[in-house]
Amino acid sequence: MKNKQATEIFRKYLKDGMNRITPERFEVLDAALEYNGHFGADDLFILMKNQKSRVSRATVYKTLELLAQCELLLKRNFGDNMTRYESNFKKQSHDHLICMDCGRIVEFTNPKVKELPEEISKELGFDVESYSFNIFARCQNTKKCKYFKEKK
Amino acid sequence: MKNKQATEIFRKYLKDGMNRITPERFEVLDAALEYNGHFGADDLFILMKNQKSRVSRATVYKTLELLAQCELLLKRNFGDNMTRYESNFKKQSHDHLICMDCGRIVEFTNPKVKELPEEISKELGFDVESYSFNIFARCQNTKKCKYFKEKK
DNA sequence: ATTGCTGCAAAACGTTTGCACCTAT
DNA sequence: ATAGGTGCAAACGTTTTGCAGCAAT
Repeated sequence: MKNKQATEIFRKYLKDGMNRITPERFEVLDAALEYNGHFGADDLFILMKNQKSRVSRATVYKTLELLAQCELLLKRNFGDNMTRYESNFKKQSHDHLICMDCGRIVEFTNPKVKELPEEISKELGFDVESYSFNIFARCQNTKKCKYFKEKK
Repeated sequence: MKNKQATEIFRKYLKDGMNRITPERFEVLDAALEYNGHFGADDLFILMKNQKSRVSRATVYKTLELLAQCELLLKRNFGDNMTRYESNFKKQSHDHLICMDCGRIVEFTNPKVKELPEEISKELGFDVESYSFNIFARCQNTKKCKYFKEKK
């Protein structure tokens, strides 16, 4: 187990929800926390497979869902119709700017953004659950950008 | 043609981009503008099919993309891995609150939200292209809500 | 005449499901 | 012993693509 504290949180979450404690689940937890940045469920499955893990695709998908439910991971959607996850363990909350020229995902925090979901939901008579705020933008020096990719 | 002004905008956009002017494309435009609310490409295809249109699924998908490019429609993503569209013709810009209990999509406008993408992008050294701001919330009187659906 | 657009069906893609077997409780 | 989790492959829903024929330029 790579991360004792996260492992403990997950174990407690599983126990409280009458879910079973299995080695596969902790294998997924470890791989997910180790992953640097945002990843799709399949990305993680492939990575684990390459590292000779024998955990199945179905288990990876289901476990990531559990990890998002207990907030060790966050679920993200960047408008390309696939679910991405990122570690939420000991991380401050943030939003994303997605560069449409080079594909970079830049994280930022802005105090004004954080207040708004609560404020607006209250106004409309709802209880906030979560929100997503994505900015789609372009880097000015397109050709110089190290991530620059020619559009197809 | 149901909407002369939108038709003209689309015609001009097609011409300027060396795209051909075809009846199918205007059929999709009409159906899309007539659609009340947010719809998936397939929703529109099925609707048109039921109304005895003979436009193909492929054409619907491709035309909606064109209509989003010329900003007669807006592309939306509400975190369920499917692209939705809505009319942007003569509509003020707005954001969305998605109710996780009943599925309603509530539109709202907030002046503070509108300034932020520009402001934040500039700070990070990018040019804004667009943004998406979705609030996921719950209606308080779940059982009473007319849209209430038991979770599966 | 050319080239882009169309309809159709097939493929692609990320994701979920059904099932027989296995394992944590 | 039991119910819940697992791996596998097949199914799913949305979207894209390849291609032969068609129609706008």
